[in-house]
Amino acid sequence: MQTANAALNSHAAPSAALLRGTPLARSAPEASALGSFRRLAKDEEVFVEGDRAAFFYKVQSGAVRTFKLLSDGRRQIDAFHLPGDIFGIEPGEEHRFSAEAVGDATVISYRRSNLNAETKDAGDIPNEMIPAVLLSLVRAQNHMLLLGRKNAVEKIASFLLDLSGRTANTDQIDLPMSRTDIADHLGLTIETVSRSLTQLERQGTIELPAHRRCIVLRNKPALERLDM
Amino acid sequence: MQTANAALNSHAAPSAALLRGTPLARSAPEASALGSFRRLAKDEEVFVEGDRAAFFYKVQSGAVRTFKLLSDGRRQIDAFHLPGDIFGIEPGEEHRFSAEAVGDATVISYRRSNLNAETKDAGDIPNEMIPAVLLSLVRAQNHMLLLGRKNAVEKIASFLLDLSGRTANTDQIDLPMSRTDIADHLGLTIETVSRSLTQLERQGTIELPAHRRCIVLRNKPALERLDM
DNA sequence: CGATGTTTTGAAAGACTTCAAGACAGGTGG
DNA sequence: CCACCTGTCTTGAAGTCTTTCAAAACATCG
Repeated sequence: MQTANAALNSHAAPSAALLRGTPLARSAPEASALGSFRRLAKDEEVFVEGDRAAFFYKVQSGAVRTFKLLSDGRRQIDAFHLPGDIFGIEPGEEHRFSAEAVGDATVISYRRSNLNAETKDAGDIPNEMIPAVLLSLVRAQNHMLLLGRKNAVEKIASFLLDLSGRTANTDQIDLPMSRTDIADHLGLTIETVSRSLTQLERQGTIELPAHRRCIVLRNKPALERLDM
Repeated sequence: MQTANAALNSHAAPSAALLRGTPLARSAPEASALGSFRRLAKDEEVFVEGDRAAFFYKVQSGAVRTFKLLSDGRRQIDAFHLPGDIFGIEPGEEHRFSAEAVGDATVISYRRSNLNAETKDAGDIPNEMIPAVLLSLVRAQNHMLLLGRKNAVEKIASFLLDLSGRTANTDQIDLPMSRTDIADHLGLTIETVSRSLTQLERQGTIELPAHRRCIVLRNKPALERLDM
């Protein structure tokens, strides 16, 4: 079970500017000064549910998925973390998720205990990390609505819009993750993801080029109507 | 749209002890010193999505539901808040949920701006409120697994165990909420909730007395096996 | 004891999943 | 440069679970 953290050799405190900005602003990747790099191969573990939460992380390149498993292997990916995103902050001593690289990725790890002790509060979460926690919460709350009350096509539409807003300036999305990952994020099966994408393509809302990891948004208003 | 907040006349700062304790500890209801009371009738609104988040709240008696709606009326109840629970804390200026009393209830409202200014951090969330935010996050994350990957009976089992852990010392649960509320919390329909309860009763895992708002847990280990 | 709102149950329909096969892209080696 | 291999993605058909529509049962309360 213990794996990932052993590979870390971080000993520096993170920059105070780590999480500056508006509550929901993502700090830019280049703003991360101190902390140790870690290069991850596709599907490599960063930490496993139950590990001691000695570090938290910021994605520098690639993408990371955090997820929980049921005993029979069913998986729920609570979030994909893109460059600039922070993940692995825990209220308690242990990680309550597992984290893996979606594709090849690099992350910066920060030793939790190295943060200024006096900035710590009752929750044992330093002030600088609170915006990241709040962002997680907002996303989790929106995602509950998606998981509980949207149908397959609506889930896909919301997902594409979210990803588009977080990554692309254009209407072209380069998916870092597989259909299986998308399915486990949206509470669907891989086949339903595929069929929903096909359906959106047939009605001209999106375009699915030959390269399967790419999706072009052809009719954003139509997607937005599905997202309300 | 604007409604609830107008009825408030709070002007006192909340106790510093408002949120003392371990990160996930719920502060006891009686620990809430300052802040103004508000008595709520069944289904009465506390605030509506989009309202200015001038206050946050602590439940003193009864229960409160917070929820989001899709444009066609589909509802996702993200959480039920029981005595001692805090709700309505927002990262931004607006409430991102609506809140209503499940049955008759009383809450204490705290004016957000009255908190010590110097304790505020980048996220505009005072330190004292962080444990409540963290608790919300943990619950939201667990709930995503439930919504995305559990079947109806498993959802009900998890829900009953959660409620049992939060309210009862006995194996008897007095539900504050209707089947409709449960359905909208678990991403099911009222009929499926009812059928799942019946199924659990038939296999002897729970008991459903004539008083429909009461459920007796007859076989907690069986429920826990469904919850893994 | 009847009126009302809630909950349960039944039957049919629908959405999504499962199982299975086929299509395709990208990489490897000839 | 092409054939083949491999992993991923798509599509089809059948099955399952949940929803929808409808009605009956039940508790609560005046």
